[in-house]
Amino acid sequence: MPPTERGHPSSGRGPTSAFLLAQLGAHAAQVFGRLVTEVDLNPPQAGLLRAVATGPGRSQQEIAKQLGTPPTRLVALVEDLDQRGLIERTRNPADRRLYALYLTDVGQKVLTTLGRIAGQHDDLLLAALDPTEREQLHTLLSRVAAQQGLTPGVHPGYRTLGPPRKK
Amino acid sequence: MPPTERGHPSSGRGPTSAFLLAQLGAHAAQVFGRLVTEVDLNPPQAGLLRAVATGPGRSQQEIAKQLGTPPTRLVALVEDLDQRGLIERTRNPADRRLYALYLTDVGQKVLTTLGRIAGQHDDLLLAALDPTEREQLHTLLSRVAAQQGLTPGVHPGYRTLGPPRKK
DNA sequence: TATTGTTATACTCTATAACTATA
DNA sequence: TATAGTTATAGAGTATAACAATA
Repeated sequence: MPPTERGHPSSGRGPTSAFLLAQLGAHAAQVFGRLVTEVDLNPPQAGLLRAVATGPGRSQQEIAKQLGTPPTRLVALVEDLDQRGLIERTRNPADRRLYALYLTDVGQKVLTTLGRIAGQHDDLLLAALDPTEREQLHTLLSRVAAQQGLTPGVHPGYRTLGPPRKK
Repeated sequence: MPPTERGHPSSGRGPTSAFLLAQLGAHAAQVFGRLVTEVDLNPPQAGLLRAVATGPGRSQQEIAKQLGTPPTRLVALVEDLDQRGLIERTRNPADRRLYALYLTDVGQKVLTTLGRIAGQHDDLLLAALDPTEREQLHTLLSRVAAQQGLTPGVHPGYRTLGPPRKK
């Protein structure tokens, strides 16, 4: 049996953990996209709702910075959530250029539902693991995420990418 | 201290494992996208190269089916890899509608480099974990991926999604 | 008539730049 | 002149439908 060409966990074949993460991550995102249709949101809208909740009263600029996205991208999202009564934007009287974003009562309810959906998401995805193993996995993933400098609760889908890749 | 609203690994706050998977997965994909620029490929091209390698001589239809993508999407990718001398397509003399795709020698070399890059990718992402923990993580992820029915080596980015989501 | 690969077209998503209104 | 939010525009990516060649 010839030596394997790279150091790998199973010291044999199969995908690397990094590939499994990418694969499972895309899968998880797709499943989540299906689940959130229950509250008639898409993933970016759900993320924005959470961002508003984590720091009520902030401006769109501040939220954009937290999410790592160009502020222009928020405009349509904010407007949509506003029209549907999930968030509220009030002009700051001191500086009338700024909006301050808050969750409405309906928005709060939807956020609670999102929490339940997150639990459902977890159960769907981790059906292969028993409680002890789930705990192990959660610990490992948390540590990896922290070391990689990922902002808790913020999906990299918001993060602006580098220069466009070559054709 | 009030009870938490959903069953969660850490039985307290913080993101679910499913969210961590989505977050880390998107991050991993971004990092991979950066790494493969070394061989002047983008992730879909790298995936196609691997797909061709796993079953040489197949038609574009067959590969499209494996990847779960519309065959039209392969046209541009195949053409690009062909023009750059990484793959070769020969008309099947028995049925001249079909192409049979093969890796060239150059393509083989690039594939080998991709293997090295995959190892590098793993090391970058799992810097937080020691060898034992990496092994644990790999085992857990493999089991979850298998239970979720994910095709080994095929990134869901190829998989055709459902109907477009509501605006 | 059915199938392989191709081309044409449309749509979604997102980034950049130009604009307005306030300061 | 600078900043918050908006609008306009352009580009990447991908899906669907129509097409040509071959069977």
